[in-house]
Amino acid sequence: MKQHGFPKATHLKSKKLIERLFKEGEKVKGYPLLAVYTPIEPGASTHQAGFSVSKRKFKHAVDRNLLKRRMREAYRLNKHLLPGGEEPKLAIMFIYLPAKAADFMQIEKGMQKALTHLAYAHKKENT
RNA sequence: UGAACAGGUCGCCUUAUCGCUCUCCUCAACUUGGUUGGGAAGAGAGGAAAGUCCGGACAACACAGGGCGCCAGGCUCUGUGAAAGCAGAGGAGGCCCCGGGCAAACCAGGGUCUACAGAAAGUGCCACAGAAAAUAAACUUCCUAUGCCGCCGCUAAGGAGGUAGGUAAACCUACCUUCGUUAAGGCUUCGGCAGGUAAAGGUGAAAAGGUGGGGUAAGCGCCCACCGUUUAUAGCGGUGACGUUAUAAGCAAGGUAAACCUCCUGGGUUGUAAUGCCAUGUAUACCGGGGUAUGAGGGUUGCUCGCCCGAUCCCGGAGGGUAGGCAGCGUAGAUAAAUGAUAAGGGCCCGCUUAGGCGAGGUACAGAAUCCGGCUUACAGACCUGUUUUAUAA
Repeated sequence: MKQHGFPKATHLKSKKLIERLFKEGEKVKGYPLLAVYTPIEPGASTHQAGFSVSKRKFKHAVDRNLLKRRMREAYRLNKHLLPGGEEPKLAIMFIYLPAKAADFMQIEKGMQKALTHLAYAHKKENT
């Protein structure tokens, strides 16, 4: 398996799961991002990730697409920070917070921070 | 060569690394079809993909009929197109410039613009300024013919003409001539009231035709001439919009229909969140209330009448379940939505600079969501064509 791949199966797509995520998910901050996560029901084979940018803060579709692409790229290159192994897999939604577009460096930094925090919190919960 | 305007075309590129979506081929694992993973090849945002404003394709539901509503279009001819629309040539009108004219809602020429049916069916609105913003009326000014009152005078007052002066005119003053009138009544001056007038009021985008003359107490298209203009009828020219001439009746109906509206023409309704299929789960159960073959309820284009079907239906409480996939859907094609990220280099533009060069400089507007054809709007920069114009060089 490719180390940095991001195939379709690891996209967060189920409407039901997303609804549940926003309802009971835990929050971890890594400015300029906010990660909301929750364990998936047992049986899932991978983590699932989704990305969101507010339509109110960015009016044009072009800007939203750019930020989502940058977030996705940052997740793809840094997802090895997440816990692997046998623990239950996670559904994570990354939300872009500020009203101004950030460059890739800032977003990657925030992503690393969020993933590290997330892994630590997740480990603690399980032990 | 520069600038402005109009029309058209294009609207960043290369390499490396790591990735994404689809098609197809291949290998491996599990295997009934197939699923998962690795690898190779190919394809992968726009001129506007946008706004969702029109027209169609496609789909579903309809398709006895009447009425109301809703939407779109609105000068003529020709070409093009499935239509919407677009293009060319014209007609009419608005605005601007220049000339003619004392002037005008005047005439001739040029440029430019027009969602260009109707403002003479009705309603609404028209800031500021202005007396007044549209039926008119009031105010200021003008008049005192007509009616009334008061006052003055009759040695008249006053009107008309002449002369002189201020001052050329208007106007005023003085003088001369002439007209004019005498008390139960008459005349006249001044003032007031009633009355007449919309002509004058310079503001405004717009003020109810213009000029000259007659007429009038003063005025008014009240009357006349010329000019302009509206409607109707007829003739002539033009495929036509329309133009032009004559006659008759007029001189108002200022703007706004991209306010409602009226007229004409066209349009079944709803839009891919349509719609069809598969899978999954179900409760025609329970409690309370109500309606019902004297027709509940449903269907019928947005509403209504009408028409058709027709025995269960509606409201509240408590509770149960689904919300997944495929087709629709495309040699881009998803469904929390691919077409990217990073690094290096190069174009182009900008700024600085001695030529070389330098720079944390700029590189727009903006991302498919069923598909086509239009319209509108946004846009750094580059190129081409045409017109106008200025300067420089040869």
